[in-house]
Amino acid sequence: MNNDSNDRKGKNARSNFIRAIIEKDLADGKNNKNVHTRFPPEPNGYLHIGHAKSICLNFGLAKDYGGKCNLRFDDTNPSKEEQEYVDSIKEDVHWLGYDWEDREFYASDYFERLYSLAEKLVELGKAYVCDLSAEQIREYRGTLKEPGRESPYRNRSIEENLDLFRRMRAGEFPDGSKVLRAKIDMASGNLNMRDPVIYRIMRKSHHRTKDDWCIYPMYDFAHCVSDSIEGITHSLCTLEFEDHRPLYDWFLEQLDVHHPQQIEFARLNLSYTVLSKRKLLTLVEEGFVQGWNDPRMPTISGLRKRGYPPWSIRNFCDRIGVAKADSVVDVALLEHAVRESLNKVAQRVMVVMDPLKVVVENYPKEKEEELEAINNPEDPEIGTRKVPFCREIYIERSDFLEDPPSKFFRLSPGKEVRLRYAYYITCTGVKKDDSGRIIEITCRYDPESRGGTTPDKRKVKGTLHWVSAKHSVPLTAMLYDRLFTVPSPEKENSDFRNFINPESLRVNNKCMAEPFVKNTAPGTFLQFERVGYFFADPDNYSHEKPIFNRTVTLRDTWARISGRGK
RNA sequence: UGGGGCGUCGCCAAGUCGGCAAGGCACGGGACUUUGGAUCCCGCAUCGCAGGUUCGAGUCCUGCCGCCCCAGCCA
Repeated sequence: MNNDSNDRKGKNARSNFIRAIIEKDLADGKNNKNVHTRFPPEPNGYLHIGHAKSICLNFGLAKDYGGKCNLRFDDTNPSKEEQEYVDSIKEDVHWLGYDWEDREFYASDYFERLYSLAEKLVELGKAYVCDLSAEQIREYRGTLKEPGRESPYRNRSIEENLDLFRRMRAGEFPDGSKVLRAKIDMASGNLNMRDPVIYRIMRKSHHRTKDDWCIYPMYDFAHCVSDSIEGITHSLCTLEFEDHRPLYDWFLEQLDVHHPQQIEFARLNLSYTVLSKRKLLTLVEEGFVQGWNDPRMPTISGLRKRGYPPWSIRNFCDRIGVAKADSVVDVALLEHAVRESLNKVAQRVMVVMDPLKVVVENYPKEKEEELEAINNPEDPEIGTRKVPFCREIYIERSDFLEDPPSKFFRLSPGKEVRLRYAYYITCTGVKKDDSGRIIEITCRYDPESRGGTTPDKRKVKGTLHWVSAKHSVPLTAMLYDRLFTVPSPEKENSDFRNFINPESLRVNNKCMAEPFVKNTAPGTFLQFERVGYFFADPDNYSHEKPIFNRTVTLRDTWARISGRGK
């Protein structure tokens, strides 16, 4: 399924400060009136909803302004990066609906170029080889409030630096024994400008360049140069890189090459979830979830398995906006986005989650009939289906109350309700077991009400979903809920693990569904009427053992009203 | 007086040259309804604080207050 119908149009996109900058640049004729962005993940983990914000922003901006967006892996640290992550990232970006065409790049593609530009820096007298140890560099760097001291190696001659740097590349020195540093200003208030390291010696096989290199460039140097090489015009990144912008600009200025504009925006935070790679890893490694793609995870793969279609995530990213203020988006907005995105396209089906048998006394014992049901009231185009009805059916246990509160307009003794697409029934009796638990109820139906309306046009308040006992098919529903019990698990003063919702997953294998569900293929979005949106698990679903993941419940006004009494 | 940012409704977020506070989510009310779903109406802020400039300031100036980021040979 690839429905884009309820995507917002680019031209209606909300305005934000980045669009304002781009529009001004376009008006000024800057960059030859081109817009070229990039999404630059480090292949050291799985993508999550926060990355989706960046992906939608970068690819969305390129699309809206007739430009291009590259996919570039920032793979400059082989000790953390792996091919597995490259593969999952590509899959996720594609799945989200974006295409980088032939522009799949890697910072490692530029290692040779990066190296020669580093030599150029040395030749310019703007970089030097430093023999200080990591600890010493830290000491020399000074503190937030005190300036640093210059390295004793800072004034080596250009010739010596060049020779040393070449020998670093040649593998003449052990790991960590030397680094190449930019020569800027050890007294800068910005620590990033205190002679930052730009190359380190690291004998580590790289997932793409294998053992070609024993020195690797640092982010600050590699990123701006990569942007420059690719002709990026607007380099978008998150707020924590604001301090790095002077360095970004410094390198490109010294090198005298194409100079993209770095623009920072606030990263996404979502209530009731965590988005830091480290915490997400903890959840996986300590078994709180079953993997990176567990439907409770805010990862792209988790959301996909949960049943969030790609357009629902784009929809969400459109709604949250882009700004510079730190903020926490209410997860209710994500839930709203997926409901809205699924409402118009999800096939409706009746599934009883907690079956309660109903015997329709006056319905002939052997009779069966098929009633017509609408597949989606929001879209008549997709037609109708037949639903079997007979004397014994199941309704939702929660739809019957022996002693109902005033506003309860579902079934209770003596009350009449409508069985969706079927008949009106009135409750005539209740059977209980020895413990007092209701095991069956009896009703009478009105033959005149076939299909759900009567000649006398009388109103019934409640409409219940139901399934024919004889024809129903069992299925398992994975009832997922928020992973955390508090809005900001990361801001609590005790460990975030203490706030994991013990009921974030409940497995319900007592569900009974109408026969139509047998036609479902893995990866299908359905709405279980009056219950929620469900997704046929793409990995574990089979016709023998149908498993559905609850994506999100329907809005439940009754729960709100009845909950108020508590 | 380290440096860099941010502060508009419960949560996000628009607010061009200062001219008289968009929208969404959430929430409350109502209409409609064979999903107490959807849809549709209605309601819901004086802009961190204090001064100043001005006929007029969220938008300009001054001074406070609060929050976030930075001391990886991570990105």
